[in-house]
Amino acid sequence: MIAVVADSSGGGVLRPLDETGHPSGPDEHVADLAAAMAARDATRPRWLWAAVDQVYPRLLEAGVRVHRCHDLELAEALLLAYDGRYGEPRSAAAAYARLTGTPVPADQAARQAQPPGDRQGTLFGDGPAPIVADIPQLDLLAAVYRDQRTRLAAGEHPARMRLLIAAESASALIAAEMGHTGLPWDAAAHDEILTSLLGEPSAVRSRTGLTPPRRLAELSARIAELLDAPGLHPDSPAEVRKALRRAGHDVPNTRSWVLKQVDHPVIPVLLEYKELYRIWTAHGWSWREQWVQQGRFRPAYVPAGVVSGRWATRGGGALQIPKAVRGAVRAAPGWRLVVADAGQLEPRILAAVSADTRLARAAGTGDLYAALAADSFKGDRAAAKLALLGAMYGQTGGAAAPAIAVLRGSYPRAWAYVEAAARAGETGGLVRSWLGRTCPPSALESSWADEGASGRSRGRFTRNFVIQATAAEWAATLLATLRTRLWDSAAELVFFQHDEVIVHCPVAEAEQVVSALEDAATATAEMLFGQSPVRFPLTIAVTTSYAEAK
DNA sequence: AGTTTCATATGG
DNA sequence: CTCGCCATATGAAACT
Repeated sequence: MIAVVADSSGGGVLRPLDETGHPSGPDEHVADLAAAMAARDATRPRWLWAAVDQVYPRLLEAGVRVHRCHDLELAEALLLAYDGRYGEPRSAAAAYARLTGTPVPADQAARQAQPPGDRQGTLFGDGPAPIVADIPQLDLLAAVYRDQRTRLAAGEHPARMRLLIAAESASALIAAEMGHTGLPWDAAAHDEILTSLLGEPSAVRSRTGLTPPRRLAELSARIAELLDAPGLHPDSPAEVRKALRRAGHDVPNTRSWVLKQVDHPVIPVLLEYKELYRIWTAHGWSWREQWVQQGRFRPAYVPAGVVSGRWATRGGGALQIPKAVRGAVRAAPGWRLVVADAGQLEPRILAAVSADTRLARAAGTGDLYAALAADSFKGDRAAAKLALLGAMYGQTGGAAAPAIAVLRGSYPRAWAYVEAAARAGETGGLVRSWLGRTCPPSALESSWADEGASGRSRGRFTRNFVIQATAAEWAATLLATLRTRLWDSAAELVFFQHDEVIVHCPVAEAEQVVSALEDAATATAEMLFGQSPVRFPLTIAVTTSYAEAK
């Protein structure tokens, strides 16, 4: 392990540490930190630093990648949460301050307040010093690391927490790399899609912005005509609702599924308008102008940005790319997109963590829902799926209720697992994922009057947390494993969305990438769950366009 | 005029 | 009495 701090002129100091966090050699001052790190990374040390998002983007710009790291800040967040101290400052400096009983420096409190992903550049180059100024920075990093090591060992499953921290740190490297690399985005293909859906873009700029393309304008006029409401704005729910009421249809809101139940000639037109309007505003020409440069879409990924440990993104709506525009994601000439999707991930996770023998047997097949249906639902696959989703989300009523009752009777251990998580939440307790991510405590803001309702809502949250958070760490481990296996190839990880990953690679490497994915999935299941009968099959497509996957 | 909330869409 | 999880992003509407 090598602890690293940078100075403001591109150099820095390296300090070799043994695995316990004590110096194993002299400090080394280097003038070109990126080059020095690149050279030393050949032996695959674990780099110890305050936070990936402070340091790594600058290294990537210098063309340097590293194999492994320990991100003190992400680890601190996990360890604090584990002790039920979710909201406390998690920077390395704050951790050091807690450790030594000194106050957290003001600039660190400020960093804490910044949204993640918006605070790079404080370790290299300008900006405030990232860590306490009056003690040598490497001492601080090492001290916090040693403390984290002790706290980690005190937990119930140290090996699992160690894996979680490693996977989380790797996720942070990957997120930075992915943001740097970008998702191949073909502007011409995007144009073709938009034009075929929306018609020619309007060249006219009104005071309020761009006027709608031809097809939207036509639909808008047609809607106004059918509702006998000249000048109506179809994107204003209030106006639409008023016009429908005049036409004899009183709807509570204008959501698609509500409108679908109304019998009026304007409805299909309105629904089409809503769909196209959405694409125009969220992923149309203006969006591309803002987010796509040199043929790549570069959103900012925020690993563990969601309480469950899923990634979030800041800007560009990267995790909500509509299916209709995915044809714009195209491989470079001579390259392919390898699109892999972990099907039925969450129910498989439930089978693995609960060790419900019967559910695990179903999860040992390629189609868990079908196996479940054959086993207990008289062949009704849809009912089996509803039952599992209902159980994982805490649904109690509705059409799924009978199916949930069947699940409860036939798969008692799986049922008990999510029920225990729900009870813990309802009674104010904390729950943990398989590897040890702990849910945040409840906000404690509810009044006595809605205590019951908020308790049940809290129960649904914790019930789902144990599954969703474990699924997220499965995916993070897969990603980290895959990255290692692809290290020496030209392949680039270009997209990740909860249970789906896209690799961009030369045609000649596609087969190797497919194998790497399959190996990584197998290894991941083994690392998390050991010898479990549960399988985690990937659906893998080698294509030139994201739209062709699925 | 700027900021916050609401309504509605997208994704898993 | 009600009752399905986690998100981001847009424009309209409401608010300061």
